[in-house]
This record gives sequence, C-alpha cells and structure tokens, in this order.
Amino acid sequence: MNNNEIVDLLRQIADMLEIKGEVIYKTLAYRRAAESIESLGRDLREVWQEGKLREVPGVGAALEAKLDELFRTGRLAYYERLQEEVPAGVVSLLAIPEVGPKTARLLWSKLGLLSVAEVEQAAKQGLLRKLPGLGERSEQRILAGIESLYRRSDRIPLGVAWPVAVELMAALDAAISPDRIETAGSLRRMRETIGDIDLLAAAKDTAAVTAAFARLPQVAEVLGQGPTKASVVLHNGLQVDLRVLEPPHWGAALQYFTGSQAHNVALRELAQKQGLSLSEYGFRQGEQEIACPTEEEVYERLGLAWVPPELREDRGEIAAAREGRLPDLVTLAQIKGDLHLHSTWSDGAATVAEMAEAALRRGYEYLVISDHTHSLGVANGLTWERMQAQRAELAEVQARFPALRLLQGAEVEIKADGSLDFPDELLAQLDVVVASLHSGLRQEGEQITARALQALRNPHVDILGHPSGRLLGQREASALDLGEVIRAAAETGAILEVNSIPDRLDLDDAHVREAIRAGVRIAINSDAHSVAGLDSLRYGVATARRGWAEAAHVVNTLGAAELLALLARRGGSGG
DNA sequence: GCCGTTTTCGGCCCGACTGTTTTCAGTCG
Repeated sequence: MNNNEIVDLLRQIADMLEIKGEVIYKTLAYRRAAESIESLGRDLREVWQEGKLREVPGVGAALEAKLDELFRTGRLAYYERLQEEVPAGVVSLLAIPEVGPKTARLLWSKLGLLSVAEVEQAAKQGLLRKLPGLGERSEQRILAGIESLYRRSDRIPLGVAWPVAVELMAALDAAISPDRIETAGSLRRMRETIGDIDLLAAAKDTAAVTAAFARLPQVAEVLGQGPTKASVVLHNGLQVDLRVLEPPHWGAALQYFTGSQAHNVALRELAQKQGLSLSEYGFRQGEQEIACPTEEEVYERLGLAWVPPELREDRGEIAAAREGRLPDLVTLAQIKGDLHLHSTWSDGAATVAEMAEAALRRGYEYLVISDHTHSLGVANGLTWERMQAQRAELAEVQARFPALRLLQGAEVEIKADGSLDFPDELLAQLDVVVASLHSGLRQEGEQITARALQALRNPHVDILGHPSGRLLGQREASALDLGEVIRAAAETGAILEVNSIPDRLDLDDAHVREAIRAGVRIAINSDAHSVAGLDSLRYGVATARRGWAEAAHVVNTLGAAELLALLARRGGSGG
C-alpha cells in the first residue's frame, strides 16, 4: 500500500463513519490523519518500519494499530466490517454537491439508491421530494448538483490559473479601481492545482464592484451575483468567485478566504484558548468586536508572526510562527540564473542568443543552455559533435553579452539500463550536467530507482531533472522511490531539481521539504523551451516556498563563481 | 480518534445560505 492508497482508505473510512452518524470528531480525526499523510513527503511504510508512526501528526494509538495491520497483512478488518454496514455505493453519493452524509443515508435507506445515476433517475421521477426533510426545491438542487458533477472539469494547473487571475485583477482595477484586490484561496497559497479562482476586493460600495466584475468582457456566464459576491464562468471555462467587503474587514477576510481550511481551524482553536472567537469579520471577545484591517493584525493578536500564504496548510507553520522560527522563504528576486533550458539546438523555439537576451532582461547573472542529448531523438537531441558546434556558438553569443555568464550544460538521458548518454570524460567537459529520465518511466520501482541512483552516484552528474516524471492530470509519477533518491542525493551532494513547467512542478512541495530536511540542495529551473517559458520559474519558486525552502537551500541563488565552485567540489564537472 | 501554553479526560471552528420549517438541520467553504 502506498501513501495515496492509504489516504484514500482513511478518507473512505471517514465518509463511512459520517454516514453511519458516528461522532463527528472521530470522522475529523481520520480526515486529519489523511491530510497529514498526504503531505508527508516520504513513504509511510518506511515510517512504519522505523516504528515512528506515532510521530506523524494525527496518528494516535488507534490509527497506529490499524496502519500496522494494513502494512503487515495488506488488509484492515475494521474497514471490511464498515463496508458491510455502509456500502461503497452510498459513499459514492457524497460526490454530488448538495448531498452530504445525512442525505446520502436517507437516499439509501428509504429508496435503496446506490449510485449517482440511480439518484438522478429517482429525482427525475419526483421520488426525492417525498422523503422526509426534502422537498421539491431540494430535489431540483440535487439534480443541478448531479449536472455540475457531470460537467465538472478537473483541477487546473497553477500556471494556467495564475495569468488569468492577474489579467482579471487588472481588468477589474481598470474598470472600477477598488481599494484593494488580491488573489485568495489555493491560488494565493500557490498550490500546484487550483479548483476555482478566488479573488477578494475591498471597497466602500461593494455592490458596484461585483456589478462591474460581472460585466467584464472576459465573463461568459454569471452564475450568481449579489452585493458582496459574484460567481462567473469565463470564456476559457474557468470559474471565478469574487468576494467584496468593506476595508476595515480586509485583513480578517483575506486571512479567512486564503485558508487553507485546516490552517484556519487551527487558528480558531488557538483563538478560543485565548478567549477569542475568530471569523472572517475579525475577532470577538464577548460583545466586543475587534476588526483587523490587515492580515498581520490577525496573526499578531494570536501571538504569531505573519505566515506566508504558501505555508498555510497546517503542516507545522503555526508552531513555527509562535516560536519565531518560520523559514525566510526563497524569493524569485533571489534567483540569479537558470540551470535548465533548451534552445533551437534541440527542441527549443528560441535561439541561444534570444534566450541569453531574455535572461539578461530578467536580471540573471548566468544561464545554462542544457539541450537534450542524442538518445532523445524526438527532441533532436545532440550528439557530441553537435555539442562541440554548439560550444562555438555559445562563445560567439557570450562575446555579445558580456554581462551574462553563458554556460554549456546538457540534459543527459538516463538510459533504460541506467547508463548515461555521454561517457564520463565528455560529461567532465560540460559546465553543468542535468540527468533526466524520459524513457522507461513505467519500469518497476526497483529498476527505475536503480537507474536514478546510478546517475546520482556519477560525480559528473550535478542535477537530477524533474525526478518523479509526473505530468499533472496526464501522467502519474513513475514508481521511482524518492526517499531513496533523497538519501542518495544527501550522500553524494547531488542536487535535485524543482522543475517549474506548470504540468510538472517536480519535485513537489512535500518532497522539497523532505529533501531540505535531509540536507539536500535543490535547483529551481524553468526547463524553458521558449523565451516565454522562462517566466514559469515563478511556479517553481512557489513550489519550493511551499516546501519551506530558503535561499540557502537553492543553488541558483548563488553567484556564478560560487555555483561553479560548488559543482567543482563535488566531482568532475564545473568549469 | 486525537491531544495537552488552563486538560492524560474533556474537550475538539465559524458563519452563510437554503429549505423545510415554526426554531432547526444539512451542506458548504
């Protein structure tokens, strides 16, 4: 059982318990444990082998015993008993918006409905309105919920949502210029994927802002519009929710609507212990209302330092904020160069000179041209002969752009047998070697892990590119054992990449954090295949920030000389 | 079922909205 399967299982148990009508806190305990395991960044089985399950937040004696049973036998008797009480079909009804545990149970016990399709049919026959507590309106809402379930698209990558949000905020600003406008929700936290785009604005006349928003040319359909809230669908199909409030409530509201939910719950528990009640309007102490015009004031009143949105996942940031040990997160401005990008020599759209000029415009000190190597034929990968020709061109371009240190690297194929595309003596002549897996991604865990380890142990290899190989929404991560990879990187001093392509963001946030804990350095690279692709770096930086990365953990915050010295210390390449 | 900056037992987040209701239950974020 891997982490994902265990997380799914725990969430299913939580749903079943809720449908059964178990005390809600038991349900919440399972959900909390599931979230905690989801963001663990390492294989739970390893934690179990080390006998440290209890150190995972949200895992107590009872869950430790259940997880132990799962790992030992691959089964869980408790779950199997629950399944007999609550069929999987009932749980599946929870996917319908408007249907919660109580309604699901009702639909099952009174009508025997066990699938979304059966509920749809029953609703169309007018059977739901006869149930106790439901009426005609509820029946219509459930039908509408099923409709939206059918047409609901998957979560969209951060890199798709972000530019759309920026454009919308500019358009709203031009139309009516509210006092404040800001992203909220998972977008502000820079999660790798986003459900809906959440925006927040502050203005005296809130209704004027929602009205102006609904009239923006980007809007295709207005789902709902009131004085403080508007929900729309854009022409590109994305849903956007805008909330507008009066300026004195800005801080509390921004905090509240940024989430995450788990983070907010933890803050409220903290408030309660101090005799306060916290909501999106501010604090309340008895009859006294305490508005918070800024987010800082919300945290300050709780005795906490302001927490960067990327950390607000209830993964230990609240304790860190209390104890003054929040990380000083790496910023885009601290990045001094890009170590992985492509040119027209392989499958890039821009020439070396165009990329160099674009890098200078972004204030970089150095740039590593790291085109594909020959095994990756589809990408026009370079033979060693072409590498030498490219080196001559790099020298010419370097002469034209003296302010930029132009380095020659390569994204070298790790072949199916674990060997690399160039022999060591040639790798040694490159400034930076990124080694990547592009083929054999479906190999068994042991085999593909062995390939990656072989590459990491080669002293000429500096960076492991997009380690997991996942493509968000398209391809699962390979069976690569990232725990092993992180250990090997820690031993050998190899660097792990955070690839900034919006579909990759690989390493992900949880593994960035795990790598940093293990003392591994990371490189945040654009893997750009065009000039515009360089700008994806912000998403890689965001992912690293979500993994608690500081500048000291990120090699491309170093100057060129320091970076090359670091690479040279490790082994063959580097100058 | 978890957990300890008032607790190893008794707590465990807040408000809006909606619908079926005469004061509340369910769902959602």
